[in-house]
Amino acid sequence: MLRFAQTADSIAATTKKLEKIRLLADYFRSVSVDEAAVAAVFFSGRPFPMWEEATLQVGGSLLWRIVSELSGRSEAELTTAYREHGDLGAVTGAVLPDRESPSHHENWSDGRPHPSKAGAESTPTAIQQAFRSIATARGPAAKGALVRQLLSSISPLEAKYIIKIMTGDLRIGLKESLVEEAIAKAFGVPVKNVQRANMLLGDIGETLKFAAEQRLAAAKMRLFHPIGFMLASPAESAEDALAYFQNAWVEDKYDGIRAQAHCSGDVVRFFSRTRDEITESFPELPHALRGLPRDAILDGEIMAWSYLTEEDPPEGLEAQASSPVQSKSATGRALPFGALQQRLGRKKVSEKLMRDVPVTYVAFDVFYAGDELVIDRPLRERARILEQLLAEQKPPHHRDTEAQRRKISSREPQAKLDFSFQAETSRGSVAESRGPMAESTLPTTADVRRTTNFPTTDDERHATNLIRAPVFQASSPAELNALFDAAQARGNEGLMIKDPESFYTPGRRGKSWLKLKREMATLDVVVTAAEYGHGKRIGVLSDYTFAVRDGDRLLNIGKACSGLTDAEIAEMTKWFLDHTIEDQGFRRLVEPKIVLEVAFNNMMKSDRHSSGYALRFPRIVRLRPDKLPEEADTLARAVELFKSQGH
DNA sequence: GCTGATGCGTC
DNA sequence: GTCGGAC
DNA sequence: GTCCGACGACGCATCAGC
Repeated sequence: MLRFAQTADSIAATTKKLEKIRLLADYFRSVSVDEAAVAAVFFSGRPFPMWEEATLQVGGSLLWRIVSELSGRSEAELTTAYREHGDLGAVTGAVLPDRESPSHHENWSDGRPHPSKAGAESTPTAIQQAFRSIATARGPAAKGALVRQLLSSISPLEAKYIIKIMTGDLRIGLKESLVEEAIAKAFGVPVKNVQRANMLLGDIGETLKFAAEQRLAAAKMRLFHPIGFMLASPAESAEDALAYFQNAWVEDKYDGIRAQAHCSGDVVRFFSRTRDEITESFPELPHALRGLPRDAILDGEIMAWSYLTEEDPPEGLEAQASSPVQSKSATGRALPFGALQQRLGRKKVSEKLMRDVPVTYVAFDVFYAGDELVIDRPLRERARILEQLLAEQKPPHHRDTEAQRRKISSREPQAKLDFSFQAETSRGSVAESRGPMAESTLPTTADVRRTTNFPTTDDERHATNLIRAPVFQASSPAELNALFDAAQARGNEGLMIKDPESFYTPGRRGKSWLKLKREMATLDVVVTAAEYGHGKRIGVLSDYTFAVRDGDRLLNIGKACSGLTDAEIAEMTKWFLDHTIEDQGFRRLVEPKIVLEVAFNNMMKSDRHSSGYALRFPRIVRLRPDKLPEEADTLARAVELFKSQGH
């Protein structure tokens, strides 16, 4: 592990990517393949491979206590050290006693030799074994004991990086994509092949082994081993979006959670963006994808979904469903993200919760069908494959009632839900202007499946958990803007704009998928407190709590740290240090004189701030030195904005 | 059994 | 999710 | 164009302490 730590230190010392890659490649070549494989996982900033569900459940708080104990330093000394380094790992390296001579406990309690004696035992594999015990142990007390044992057996330099791995962040300017490059360099194989193997295996350590043995081509994707999601880049405007490709396929941008559905016959499992299995939290979803004609992996979004109309809102959801329904004939619409949040991370899902926060899976892509990985087929073709899969889905599972089966199979694939009016608009104004694509290749509202009738029984409700995301076309900004308005009116976030000729690129953010959002009005706010940052932002006050006016009081409404340049942050730091009202250590209450303009995507009710509201994705647009705090926006205006977001 | 602190994963 | 900075 | 680091709010699960 010492060599690992030394390599990491060298990598941190340069900002040049090629140099980082060279250093890492040298390291990989200098240790055994097994050690290099584990180290590759560590270098990507994780204690375990991506696909493993294990988590340490050891965070900064517990680690801080342990480091404090082991080092024998006072709270004040540690704080000072943290102020200097900005990273608990670095603090540990600086503060832990260097145990050149082995301490009194030379053996583990079970009699095995103490690693500090053996030296060789402090390898990445051994450390990972220790991580596994920590992950398995129950409760902070037990975990803490194991961490203490681990840290007291190694050098400070090793401890530095072990802490960094435990906190999930190496902060050495290198992540998995550079590890891929280093593997390629170390074993003389093309980066492309490494990337592809890693994409398929979802395990950078395994990938390294495959590369070392020159058999990257043998890497195969397996069902129920999730792979990375294709990500979208932001577009500034409709005009900007169409600069990338003229003929755009357009979907609503759904404010739910991204999910990969792995399907094989009656076995269906859902995985999240971090590749964790989330099926457990959504027990009503798997059935909707059972009985596909072939094994398949779909890409889509799990949404909180109201099957009800405006006049008949579901119990308990009045507060959540901030957006009134536009079309009275609608039988379903997206619910705000806040509703879905109540189901995130749930291990037990009650019947009541399923009724209060119904969910649906909105499928919009497929990248595995039959035995074939179809990521290298254009979206246009994948769409057709998706249609086919869904069209040939076998009748619902045997556990469904006979009556229900008849009902579903006889149902007209008409779309009475909210998408219908969108479809009409877009048929008229958008689809007419489509390019070379034949209409038959474009998914239509007929693909909105099983969402037609208002579900009355639980069984019926279960039959409505799948929607094929409607797709439209646009080739002018005006068309895009019209679609955008319609999407927003439906309670969706904005638009996804996709190049129909593009391949599916797992785990990568390209320009063939674009996301278009529209910003809410900004708020002018007054900074009331400032905090020190972490990592490279230690030493500057980079994090600002800000408030709106309410009479002559100031009520906090959020915190923001992004948006200012380094130079501006430095300038602000100076000012805040000179205008501190109360120094609370890491945080300072400051004179409420600085006005900022902040942007955000959304407003929420909140207990966290005194105003009773909070901002979603707040960021600083600019400093407003031209404004006095008395000219900042009021709580009344904030409340107005909150109400207006419902449309 | 309740509450607050902590860790984690979602956006 | 958001953003600025470095390559 | 791509990668990286430094950060926001929220809700759930778990555990320690009452």
